Amino acid sequence: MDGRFNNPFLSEQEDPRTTPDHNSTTTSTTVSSSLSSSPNFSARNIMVNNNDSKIMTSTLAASPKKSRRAVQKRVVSIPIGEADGSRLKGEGAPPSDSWAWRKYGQKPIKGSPYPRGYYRCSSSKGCPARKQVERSRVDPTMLVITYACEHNHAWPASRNSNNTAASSSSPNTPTAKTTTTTTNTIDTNNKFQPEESAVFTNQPEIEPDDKFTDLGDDSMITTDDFGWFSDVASTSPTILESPICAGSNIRSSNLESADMAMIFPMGEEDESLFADLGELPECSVVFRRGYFEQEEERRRCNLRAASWCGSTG
DNA sequence: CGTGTTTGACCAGCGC
DNA sequence: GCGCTGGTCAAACACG
Repeated sequence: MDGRFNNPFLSEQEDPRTTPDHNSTTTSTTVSSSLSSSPNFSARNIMVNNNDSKIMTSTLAASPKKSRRAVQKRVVSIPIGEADGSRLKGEGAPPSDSWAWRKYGQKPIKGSPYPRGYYRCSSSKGCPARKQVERSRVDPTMLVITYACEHNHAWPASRNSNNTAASSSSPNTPTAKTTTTTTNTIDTNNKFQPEESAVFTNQPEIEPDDKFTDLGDDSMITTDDFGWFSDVASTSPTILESPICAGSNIRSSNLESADMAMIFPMGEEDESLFADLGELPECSVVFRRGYFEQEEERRRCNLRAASWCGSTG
């Protein structure tokens, strides 16, 4: 499948086993900004090409008991902003979300040179929300975040975003300390959530049975249809950064993207995550093969972004 | 002291 | 039926 290089960031919600990234089959529907106007996009596999990062929703409908694979998953590919060198946290900080995630496991994945981190929502004890974070095997510069299950609680405003969500949503104010997912998730939520949501709002009603059939959790089956998007949206800072890094998808919103980058000087989390997820140079080499060009471009963009940030603050 | 991360072990599902 | 791999749990450790 040569398409892999066409859609290097594609994320297969399916098991790596089933769909070895080697094939990188893009079974998902790529939806660009036009998504909002796309009346017919696959509800099963929603891939929002947010400039660079892809947010893909997939529903592996199956018996809830059948398999874990059958669990609905939302796969999000996010560029990591190769501008490393600053593994600030270097810890196991997952990409900033509006939620507080607690890592409960990490495992090397067959076929993937990078380990996969398992995170669980720590904002609420009973929250079934989970997410798996791993570096894309196709493109090490991309982070593949797989969201599973929805949060059954309101935003943990304080946890990560000191300013943000706090102001926007009723803070549950978890007594927990604000450590883990730190950061500038900030305006992200305020700014993009609605935006992104809007995008989906425009989407035709997704057949419930098609998408949330096996969810089992009523919590997910509700207006929260895209509640998961909040997660995604929260990660948007990174996503937003993507265009800048990718440059390839930058269209007319070049400035906008750049602007976003300024607003969200992210990348840190990603990088920290990076640190969290070990990396095997081996694969890097292999993967980069096809990406060399893009990478260069990204780097250039990174520099640009850096300049932007630098000039502004 | 509380929370989060790390790591190894165990369990379950899937493919052969 | 067996083996493999992914996913989760639990204990220990580290940090704030």
